[in-house]
Amino acid sequence: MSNSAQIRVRIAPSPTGFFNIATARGALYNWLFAKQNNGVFILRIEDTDRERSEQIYDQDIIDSLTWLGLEYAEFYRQTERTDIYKKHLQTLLDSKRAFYCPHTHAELEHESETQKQNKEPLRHICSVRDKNQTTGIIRIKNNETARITINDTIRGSIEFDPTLLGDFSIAKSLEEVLYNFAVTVDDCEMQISHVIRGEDHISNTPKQILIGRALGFAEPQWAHLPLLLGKDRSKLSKRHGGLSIKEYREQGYLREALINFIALLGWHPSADADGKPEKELFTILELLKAFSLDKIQKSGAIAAPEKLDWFNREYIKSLSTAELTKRGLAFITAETRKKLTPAMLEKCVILFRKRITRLSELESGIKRIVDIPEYSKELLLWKGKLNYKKTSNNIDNIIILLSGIEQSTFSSKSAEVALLPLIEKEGKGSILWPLRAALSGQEASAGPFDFIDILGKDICISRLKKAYTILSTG
RNA sequence: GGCCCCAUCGUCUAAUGGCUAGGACAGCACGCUUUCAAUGUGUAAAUACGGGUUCGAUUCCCGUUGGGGCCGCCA
Repeated sequence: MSNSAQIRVRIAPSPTGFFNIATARGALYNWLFAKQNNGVFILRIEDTDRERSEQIYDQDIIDSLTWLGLEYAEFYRQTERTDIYKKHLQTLLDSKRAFYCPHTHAELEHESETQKQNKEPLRHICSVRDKNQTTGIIRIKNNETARITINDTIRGSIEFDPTLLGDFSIAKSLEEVLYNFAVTVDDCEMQISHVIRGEDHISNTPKQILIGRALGFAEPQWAHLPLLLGKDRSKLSKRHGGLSIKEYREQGYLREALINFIALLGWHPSADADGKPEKELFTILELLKAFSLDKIQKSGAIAAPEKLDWFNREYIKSLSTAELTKRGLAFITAETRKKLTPAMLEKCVILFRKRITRLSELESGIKRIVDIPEYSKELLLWKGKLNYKKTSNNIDNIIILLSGIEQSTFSSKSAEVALLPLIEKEGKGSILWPLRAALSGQEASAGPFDFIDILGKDICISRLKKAYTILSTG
């Protein structure tokens, strides 16, 4: 493969908010495309707007990408490239393809007000574009009249009338370039072969093509992804809240689940020719095999959290006990951790593997096992059918039977064996309900044998005795 | 307002002219069951509308409607 044919793609987030799933999806698609083609995936932080850019967001981009496992081969920050932009800006100024526009905010505002009233396109065709001004912002002298055609991998060709753009701005000064200019220069300098980005940039593309032409750059291949939408179907943004990778991570969503979820938001492989049920679960390796740009959707997709929850449950269930423990530990407080032996922790992890949606639920789940709340004696009655005396008798019998088990062999298995005759005599509900209620102190909980397994003989007996007391006093 | 993009169940989507429009999630019902969960089975649910083209349109064309994006000295 010759050097010029190398696939080079990038994501270009701006550090003005936490890295969200829309950007993450763009990163995933770019990363997959690069990997598949032996190409290079680049991270370029677009921080030209110094007012709104913040250090924590800059760091969050890096952290999120790393956590997701989407490693990048090259890294750039636009504020560190001022000299490069300056050089190209000077070229345009020298060749009179750009000029200084001295018009004030107020003048520009008035102009667009008038255009709005006259139902004209909003644009600024500068009256002094040929007057060699030396102050103001820098604009492209847009003389293009022929329609601009964007060749888009996902959408086919899209046409624009360049005269509608007017003399659009490209820099506030020689040192402060604006988005469209910085993007165009960078994409060329970094030899980006494919620009794969959100659909919200379609309208920017003719501007970038015009800047590129003025500079004599080669045009990259365009591919505009459908937008990720909030519940209200508008473009995902901060006001939709809670959709940053950071937050998902903190809630205990697995990277595997997140990757799988976002991959399927706007992309889907063809139906299986064998008529097998369609596949929904994809590891990143499987995505690498199946992904292709031409199966990308054209319409926007709502990122519904229910599906993500399902993916997360699936991936949690698929994790080994050791791995789940390792990842889960970060979500368990030191205080709760202190109440658990390693063996108890492992049993809890096994129990909750099938019961939690997010890792963060581990803490409250374990607490409901190791801590027992205050409860009233009615709780111990199975569906209210049994009377207190009978229930009390049953609990007493349970205590006797469980006490008879050797400490060393005490387990759900041995307990089950020991209780079997009693269960057969009294009925499952009459024994298991009060047993479970006594061990959990809760209306709804995991099964009694789960408690027995995790808590061990001493705690179980003491909880049962307490239940007995509650029944006979209260 | 101008320009541009888009349109299959509630949501993500499959089917690119041809079987009763398929799957997944969510929902509902039932089974299992001491509760909760897990699980099994079943069920409801969509081609926005109107014209064409065609023997035949979810699929192709036109229009309407609807949704979205951009129009910044933000990215």
